[in-house]
Amino acid sequence: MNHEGSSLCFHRSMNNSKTQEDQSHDQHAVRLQKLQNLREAGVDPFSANCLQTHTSKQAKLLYDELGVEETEETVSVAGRIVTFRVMGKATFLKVQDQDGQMQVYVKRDEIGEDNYRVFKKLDLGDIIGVTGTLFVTKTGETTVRAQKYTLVSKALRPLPEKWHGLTDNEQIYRQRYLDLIVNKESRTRFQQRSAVLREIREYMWELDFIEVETPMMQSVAGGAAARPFTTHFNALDCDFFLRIALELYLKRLLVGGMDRVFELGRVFRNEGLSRRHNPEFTMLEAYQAYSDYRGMMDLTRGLIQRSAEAVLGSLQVARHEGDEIDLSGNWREVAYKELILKATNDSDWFSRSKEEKLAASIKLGIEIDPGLEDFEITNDVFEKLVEPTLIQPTFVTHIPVELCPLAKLNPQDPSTLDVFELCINGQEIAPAYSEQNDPLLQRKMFQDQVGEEIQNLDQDFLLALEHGMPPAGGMGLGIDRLVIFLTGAANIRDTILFPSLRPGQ
RNA sequence: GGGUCGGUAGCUCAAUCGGUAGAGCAGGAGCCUUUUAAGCUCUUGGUUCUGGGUUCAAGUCCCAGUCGACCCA
Repeated sequence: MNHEGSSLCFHRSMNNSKTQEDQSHDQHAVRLQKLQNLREAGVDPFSANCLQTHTSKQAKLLYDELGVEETEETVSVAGRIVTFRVMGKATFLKVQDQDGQMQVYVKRDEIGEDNYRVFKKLDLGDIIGVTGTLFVTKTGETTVRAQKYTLVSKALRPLPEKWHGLTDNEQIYRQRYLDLIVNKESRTRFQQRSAVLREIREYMWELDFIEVETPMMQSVAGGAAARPFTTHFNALDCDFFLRIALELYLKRLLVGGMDRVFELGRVFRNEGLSRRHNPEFTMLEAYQAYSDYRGMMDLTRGLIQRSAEAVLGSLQVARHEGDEIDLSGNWREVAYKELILKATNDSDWFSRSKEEKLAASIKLGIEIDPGLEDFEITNDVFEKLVEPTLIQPTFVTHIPVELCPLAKLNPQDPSTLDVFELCINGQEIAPAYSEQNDPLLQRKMFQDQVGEEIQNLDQDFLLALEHGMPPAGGMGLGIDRLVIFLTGAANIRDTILFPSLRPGQ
């Protein structure tokens, strides 16, 4: 970059601004002034002339491969200035790109006196491109010896503090870009999330599943028990809902002969926010014809093991709370009823009246809404006393028929379903079913569930089923929760780039 | 929705019992040609989240609101 003849003018105007009013405390104003000075000096602060031949990682690799003291050929790296140490007539700085950081050494005698004077006015946060040879400093750090540099984006706002980073939750979520610039753990976590998504897709593709996309806006939001978000479709002048599950459309595709399908996408549930809930979250759903819930066990285990290997290089996962989760081998399998009997320490639990269950629950130390149905009381016991203890991966099988209207009944015990709920890290992460394909029984189970609210019945789905759906295994995997435990995050919001927040200001 | 805690300089944090609101980083002016949170000298910077109230005096106490965190539903 040629900054010849610019420096005198640059210098003077900075001084002028000081005599008028001392704005040295206002970093935005200082940087706006610098921007203006650059333009007056003929320097484009948003130059499009940026060449990147190597990322920071590639440049370091190249230097190691060449094995010379200093390379003859030059590389061009680019990134945001994150440290800037001026030592008189030489400066060390680091630029950060997606792969990491690269140190740059800029010497007055190498880039010229005038260029150097302009260069010294750069700020932390500015984005530059640098071209030069590679050498290693006496402290052993691979460094670009700059022959020239180009300012490609002037930053008008200061970066957060370099040592502590950004710690204010609210700012981390609202200004995620700042968090990503200064907090390496955060950057890593989102790279890991991306790696999980990539592995899942590759795994599914290898097994001949095809990826599809189904409507996010639906006139009947079905496939789960959850309150949907409502929106209005102007052209049709009617209300639509954001989907709460992928299930009913993917099963239509089974009817259509797509025997192995999956979708990886956002679903929306109009419920509260918590450490483990964000109203929009990412689900994988997969359906495989001529399989069943047992087939889904292998699929689910394979998916999670492969994701862990890819992200952590290990099947031993460190937990936020301290101990470790072991994902290796086959996973524990245990029936829902068995877990309940153990948790309540009552072998007659399922034959007790609702009143007796309520009384027993209080003794077990859990608060239960007395308005709940019988099976809901039992499920409360499960959620509060059993689920949190299921740290190691566990397939909880044969849940009661009332809890899900979309699965096949177990032939031996028709009060239960041929399903599992995979629990890891104390939370439910993936349910899977032998999918119900009897259209008449399906209609009845839906009707029992929706009761009077007949408009919530997806008639079009039921019509599809009447054309015949192959027997199938289906599975849903909560990606956010998977990422929580693979990355050891404390909170779902740390695994979602822009979590739902109340609008600010 | 309920409870608890929090919001102080651009960022990270102090501020005793209610008595002049401070530091580090960042910023500004300088010195410094291999630094690693570079160093050294000098230095700017505050609607203490908002609005009321109590008081001679409020960052601090009280009330309301707002945003967030945690726990519970």
